[in-house]
Amino acid sequence: MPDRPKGRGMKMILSPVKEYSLENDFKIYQPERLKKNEEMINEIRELDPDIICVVAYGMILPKEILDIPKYGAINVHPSLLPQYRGSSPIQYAIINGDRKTGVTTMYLDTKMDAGDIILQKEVRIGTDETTGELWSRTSGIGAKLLVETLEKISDGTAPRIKQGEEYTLAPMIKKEMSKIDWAKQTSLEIRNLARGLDPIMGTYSHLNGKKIKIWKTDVISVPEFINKYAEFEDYEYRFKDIEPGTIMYVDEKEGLYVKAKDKLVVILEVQAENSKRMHITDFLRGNKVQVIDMFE
RNA sequence: CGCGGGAUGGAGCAGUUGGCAGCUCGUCGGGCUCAUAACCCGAAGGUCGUAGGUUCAAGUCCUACUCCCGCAA
Repeated sequence: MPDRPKGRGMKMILSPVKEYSLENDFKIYQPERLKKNEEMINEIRELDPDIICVVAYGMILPKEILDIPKYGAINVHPSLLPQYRGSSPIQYAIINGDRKTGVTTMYLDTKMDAGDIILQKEVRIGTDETTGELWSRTSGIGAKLLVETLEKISDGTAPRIKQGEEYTLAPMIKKEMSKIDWAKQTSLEIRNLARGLDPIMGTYSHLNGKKIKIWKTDVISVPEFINKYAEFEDYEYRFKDIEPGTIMYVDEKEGLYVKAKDKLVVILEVQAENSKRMHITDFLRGNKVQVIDMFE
């Protein structure tokens, strides 16, 4: 992949792979495009590779290239294919509240993540695990699985399983997905969304006209809430009439209790505009937040 | 040269037209209490990011630099 200007100030940042390659004197090619790029394709032919491995490339390799290596071209994908084809399988697994996902090695094909499966390994998802955490776990597991796959291919014992017609997609995460809709999303959905978008973009909502990112939350049911804060006993019957997004209780130690569609969301970690992530306790020290204030 | 915000005791913030550096919380000591994270009294802790400049006087104005963050890609 070509280097691209990136980040604040649009500086050129080298990818870790490139840095490592430079340090170790590996050869690097970063063609703008591969399709119909005869020069590049010939270059690869010259190398006469036994196999081509692709990791996190994000583009589809043209057939002329896939046909070059003796044993084919393979890829590592962090999902249990044919589930979650596409660029964001980890995020979707967490956003959807899945309890398990996995890593798959597969042969490349001319369609996105549709090639034959070689090996798969299941990975359990922790109930509090974030995309960042699962990402680093699956990349370690994926690396091992890739090595195992290569060994099996070289001794001829690698399976080759066709993917069926049934599959699900995990396309790029769009900005709009990160906004919380208190009226439409359940507490659990909000919690999973926050986990699933951590650390790539986080979820956000507006409080008193300011954009607040919500990084970490928990869910508490109405009965549990009333049990914890007895003064709300009389409110139980009209809980359903309270508008979603309303702050029900401000507990500097425990968090900010906000009514969602069904239950309550407990906000535990936030990030204000131009500020960094902080625990709700820290946030509440410097920001006046009252019951009745509303997220929208 | 993409746009913008910020740096002030351990934490989060305030600081008006330049004039003794404040607030909430935490920490430490003491008191009240059967008891407490509650309440009362008291204390410690800051070269206000760095380096220069303007001024009788700079957290506050000017210049450069460092670091952090939001948006946009």
